[in-house]
Amino acid sequence: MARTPVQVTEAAPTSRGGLRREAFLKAALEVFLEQGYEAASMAEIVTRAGGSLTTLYNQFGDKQGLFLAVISERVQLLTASMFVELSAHTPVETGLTRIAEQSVTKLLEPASLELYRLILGLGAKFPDVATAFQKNGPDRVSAALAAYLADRAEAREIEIEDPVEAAYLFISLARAGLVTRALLDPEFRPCADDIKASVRTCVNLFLNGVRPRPAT
Amino acid sequence: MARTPVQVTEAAPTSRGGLRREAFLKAALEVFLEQGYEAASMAEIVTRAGGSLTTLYNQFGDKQGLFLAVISERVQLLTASMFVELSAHTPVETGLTRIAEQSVTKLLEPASLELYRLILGLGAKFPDVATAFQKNGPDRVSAALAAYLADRAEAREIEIEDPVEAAYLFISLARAGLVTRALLDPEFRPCADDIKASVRTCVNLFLNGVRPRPAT
DNA sequence: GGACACTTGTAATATTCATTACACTTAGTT
DNA sequence: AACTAAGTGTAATGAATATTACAAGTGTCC
Repeated sequence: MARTPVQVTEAAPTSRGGLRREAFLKAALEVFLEQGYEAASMAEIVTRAGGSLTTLYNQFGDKQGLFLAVISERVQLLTASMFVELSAHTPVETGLTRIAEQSVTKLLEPASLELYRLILGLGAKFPDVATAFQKNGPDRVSAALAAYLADRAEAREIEIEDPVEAAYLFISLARAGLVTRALLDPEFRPCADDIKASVRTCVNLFLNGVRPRPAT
Repeated sequence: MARTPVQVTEAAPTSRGGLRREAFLKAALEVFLEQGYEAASMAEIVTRAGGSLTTLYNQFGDKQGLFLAVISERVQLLTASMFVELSAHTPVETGLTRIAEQSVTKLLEPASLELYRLILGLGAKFPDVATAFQKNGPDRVSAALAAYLADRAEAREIEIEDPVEAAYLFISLARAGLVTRALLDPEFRPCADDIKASVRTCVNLFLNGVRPRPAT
């Protein structure tokens, strides 16, 4: 009956069921990311995880249940890791750079990127997964950045009308370049320095624009 | 033997085979967009298109052949429609607004958006499709914009170091906000005015940044 | 009008896969 | 040690589905 013990802190499980469950989730993630939802086979997952098909069904109900369990767990981890705390007094270049590097770096890790691809591709079939990602990831990062930008505007470091909109734009700008390209071009694997360079350009553009300004 | 007559201009075909082929492509597009590649069924496509399974196989070989035929045709159309010619003397606000509105509007049409979703989702399985999209769509738009920006820089309307990078950033910025949100949130269907507003914000940000500037 | 190529409808074929049944073994608890 | 709940391995079951075969129809061109 898939008795999932309520376990608030997802510590390393050591019970038999817990171990099995972990192995299943790990193998399922692999297979779903490699082959996509439809093409993934339950038998293949069991082959990689060890254990038996029966147990797999007992623990997760059916294929969709397994998929949702795997994906929501990973979305949780990914969105949490994209987040970064910004203390209000951090200078604006530093804050923007930090938040952009963190979120872009995480999203570009191969496992994250393929997860993101899966979420995007199945947005029509599993809208809840897509929405959960949006709410817990991008939206939370955006909200934190908005608060920070509002503070920086108070300090006269920047001039913006709508901090929420500005935050969303900056995040989009930072993410769009590398991540979109990586999704479309399998050869494109930016390294840490590429990310730093891209973020620097974005921060600079966001702050200064391209219009000539008189020397200060 | 799938005798595809070489027909440079894809005018309305009137031959028997041509008509059948058109109906197949139309139905296949529908089904692939609705259900995805794996879940789409050849039988369902024939049911919608009329005609017979045998003819479908004669014309396209197999499922993958049909898929590639449909998708590359639509990618062609979509990427062509995203493009916009910019004459060099157009003022920079106008040029940026025009190119962004065109490409974002096209990409947000439901059929285009689902096509884009399909391309992204299958990027790992059909990398050539993804690459073709990138090369014929975003890259070409980017290149045209880069040339235009270089010209505007000559005219001292803007100051940029690398027109290609600047163009890519602007396009990413313009596209990312609405398109990414639309991919993740099925409820989110921006109207023409939303697009105009978003583009205006992007153009403004791209040109001016958020840093305070002394009154001119 | 007749030949020929293409098309049609239907029914195999053969494979894959989710899901379940069953008989048996094992781990953890008292 | 015995009991119980869960796990294992294997093999049904049943449904989809891609793909092919075949017999007969139909439009087109001479």
